Amino acid sequence: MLSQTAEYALRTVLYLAARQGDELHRVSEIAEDLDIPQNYLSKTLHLLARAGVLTSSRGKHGGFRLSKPPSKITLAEVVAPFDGPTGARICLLGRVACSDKDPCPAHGRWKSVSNEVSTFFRETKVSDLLESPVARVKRA
Amino acid sequence: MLSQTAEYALRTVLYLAARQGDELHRVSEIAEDLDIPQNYLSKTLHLLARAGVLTSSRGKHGGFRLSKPPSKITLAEVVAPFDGPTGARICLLGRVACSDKDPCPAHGRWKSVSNEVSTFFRETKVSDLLESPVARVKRA
DNA sequence: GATAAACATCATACGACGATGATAATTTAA
DNA sequence: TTAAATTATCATCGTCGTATGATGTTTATC
Repeated sequence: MLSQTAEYALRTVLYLAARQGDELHRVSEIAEDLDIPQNYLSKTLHLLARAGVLTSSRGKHGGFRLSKPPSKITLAEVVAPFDGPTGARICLLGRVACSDKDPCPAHGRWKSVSNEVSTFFRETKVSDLLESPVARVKRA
Repeated sequence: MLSQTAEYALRTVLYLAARQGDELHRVSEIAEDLDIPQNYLSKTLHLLARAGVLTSSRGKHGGFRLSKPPSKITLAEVVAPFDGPTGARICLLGRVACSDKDPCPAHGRWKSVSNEVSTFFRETKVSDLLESPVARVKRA
């Protein structure tokens, strides 16, 4: 469903949100805890910072943190820089013009499903996923 | 949502279903009508035949046709050889073990959305998409 | 300043997907 | 039996996502 990169981004944002202070977290720390390739994550987080989701600090004692509270960050925001507008490409058959007025054969039935997906990403906040009992898992 | 190849497969199946006789249709004809690269479509349809969705005949006057009536073919069947079990990879965060008993942070909220997607592919029949646009959709 | 720690960036590589072109294999029909 | 039409298959290619390693740039501390 999500690209590998978007999944890395989302997992990192949840990781930071669960440690909610304003402290900076090093890429090396995040990469190790979440088992993600460090250099690749570095590039990914840089893009997330450019997108306004994270704030980065360079130099010794640098790192990344959320740029705003988890209740103000939607999943769509986190994922968009990598996967584009998730679920927004409505037409299942790839037609460029596919609308209620000019529908493809799948339009009527697919539309409602597609809408639910995009609504999920657009309306779910990072904070909504924190209440979960098992937010933090350290892997072996 | 679907890979390009899966989309080709689905469009071809709908094309054949709309011309529902038992007549064979040449790849060259389908490729031109649907604007799909011919050689690539050839490989794709071959796989669809191996999957039991189509029947192929070689030689002069050969071609492809559906191997069973459109009401017996689900979208999941058409798409599976290319995209795998659609929507079945439930965990949004890519965890291999993610279940009701051992849920990731997104599990609770993502599960219902994910289920709707996979249900759509599993239960929608090719024939459901033939009764053109805006037929009644029974969803609540 | 000098050094070390951290993010930023560059170059490269690998595989999968999408695509193209050529050739083989099969069947029909003259 | 030969020719033509058609699917089946093979070889190759370009692009993109993912990943690795090395190098640059910034900052804190001594």
